[in-house]
Amino acid sequence: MEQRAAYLDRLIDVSAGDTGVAQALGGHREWRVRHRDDGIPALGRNQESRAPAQATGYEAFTACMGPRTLRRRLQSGENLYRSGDSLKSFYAVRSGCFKSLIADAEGREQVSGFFMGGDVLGTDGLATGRYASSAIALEDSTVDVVHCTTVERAAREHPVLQRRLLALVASETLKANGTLMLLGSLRARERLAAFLLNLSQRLRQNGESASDLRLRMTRDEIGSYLGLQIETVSRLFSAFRAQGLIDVHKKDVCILDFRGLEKVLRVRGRRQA
Amino acid sequence: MEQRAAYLDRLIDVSAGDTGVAQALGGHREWRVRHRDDGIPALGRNQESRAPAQATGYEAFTACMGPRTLRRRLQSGENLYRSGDSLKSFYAVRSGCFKSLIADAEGREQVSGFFMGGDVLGTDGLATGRYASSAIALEDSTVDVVHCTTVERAAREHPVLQRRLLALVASETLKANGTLMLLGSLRARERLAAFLLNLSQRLRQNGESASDLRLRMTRDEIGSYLGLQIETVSRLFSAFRAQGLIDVHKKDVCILDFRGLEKVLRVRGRRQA
DNA sequence: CGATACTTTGAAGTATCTCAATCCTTGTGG
DNA sequence: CCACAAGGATTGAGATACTTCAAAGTATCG
Repeated sequence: MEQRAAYLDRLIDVSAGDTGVAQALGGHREWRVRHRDDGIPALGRNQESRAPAQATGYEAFTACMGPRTLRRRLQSGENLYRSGDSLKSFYAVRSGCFKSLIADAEGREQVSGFFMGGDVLGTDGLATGRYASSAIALEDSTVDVVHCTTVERAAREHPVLQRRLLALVASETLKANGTLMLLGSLRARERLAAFLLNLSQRLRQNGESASDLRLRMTRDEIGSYLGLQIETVSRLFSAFRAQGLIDVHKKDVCILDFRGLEKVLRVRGRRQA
Repeated sequence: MEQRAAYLDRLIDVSAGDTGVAQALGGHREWRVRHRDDGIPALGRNQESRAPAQATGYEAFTACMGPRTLRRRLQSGENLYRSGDSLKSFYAVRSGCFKSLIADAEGREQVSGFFMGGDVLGTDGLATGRYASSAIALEDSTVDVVHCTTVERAAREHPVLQRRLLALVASETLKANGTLMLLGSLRARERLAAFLLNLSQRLRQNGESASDLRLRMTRDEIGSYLGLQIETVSRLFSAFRAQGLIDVHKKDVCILDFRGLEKVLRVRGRRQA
């Protein structure tokens, strides 16, 4: 499941004329890129499917990486980092899947996100210099490790990278806000529908099937993420199957009716505002 | 309610030796500062009460501001910016109070946060170049306007500022994650208790009373933020009063029993994990 | 002073949780 | 190969926290 490696072949042309933060950050503008010839093998597909407006800033990291990028393999269940560890590196998920956990003062834990190929982990450590969440592999996984001083240096030297970095960090807020919306104003069935559609979309962006998903997380973890009990999640899976929206066998989910799932989101919102 | 102006008199000494991102970002290190003598009047108290570890990065902005900083006044209900507007500036709240609104594809809106003196608004625009949320004044308010090119330039020239900026943007994620925790694993009474305690703490950091709060937002807005109906919020206020935890008269809340409120958070969490 | 917006309280409904039992899958050791 | 344990998933039945609907109270403002 090696993916997104096409970005390794790219380096943003830092000599591009740049004047305003807003313009450059938008990603709406075409970046002038040049081929990178530093010995990094061109793994993976050469897909251009990822929409620029949706870019997570992954490129900003791969662009910083030297020819001998540190790579780390993790087994399922292994911690990539723990909440409270001091920030040393950022991690670009290369293969596999992670969950991030946050905890409150009383020790309650909650899944705050799932990270798959192309996602970047660790940026929340920038706020205080210590990671605010823990990242745990949900299956055997690989990450590219980028030391934060490397990023720091690259960002300082190349304004464009600085912007990409800021965009990346800010996009974490956006993601969190999306989840916030999920928890704050959707009911259980809407949350699960949104979750499945989101997952499907991200897999498609990674060049995988949008309809046949293999869930890497347990029902419990889905429930924690969606603010629901495990039984509720299970019941909803069954209900969706009964309605012909999906097909489920344990962790294998097949989306049969995209329109129907989207309709779950449209029909009957909790608050009418 | 002019506050936090003490920061205007400070400018981070950019010549300070800086080597690692982690160290500098933490805010745990003492910053070498020098007095700024550029004609900015020293308004407000000279309080040093804000804990360094809690710093939101407000200083990073005030430090970028030139002697003739643009200031903007807003009336209650006025939009500071709207979701979709292209990012032009960041805003440091000087006086007053704001709410931020996010909306999903179906048009459902939700309050995603409240911003008071010392908070910075607009950073979520960094992700795409357009604000992802709307900011609306809850009372007559004043903000310092910092054009993003100004910040960009300052960050590029002064590595320390760059870090502070990154820390600020990342801290938005932390805030959102906190809210996420609230919505995902706390029950209604716990959410309101957490909300009140958080508000109290922030007011204290601004040098205001920690026990006598004047809520700037309506029950509806609190409900939207906490993922609750307005009636539930109202009932909980009444319940807290009946228990002697607080005193409420409309928007005036007096916290009578901090220990009791904190106990609401400790006792009986929803999930035992 | 009436209109409007916000708040409070009650009563009934229901979505979701909680408790409990069963089932399935996988791995382990006899 | 089978028995058994352990972790996860499913399903049912009852409890309840929160919503929804409804009505009335109270500020605020032109």
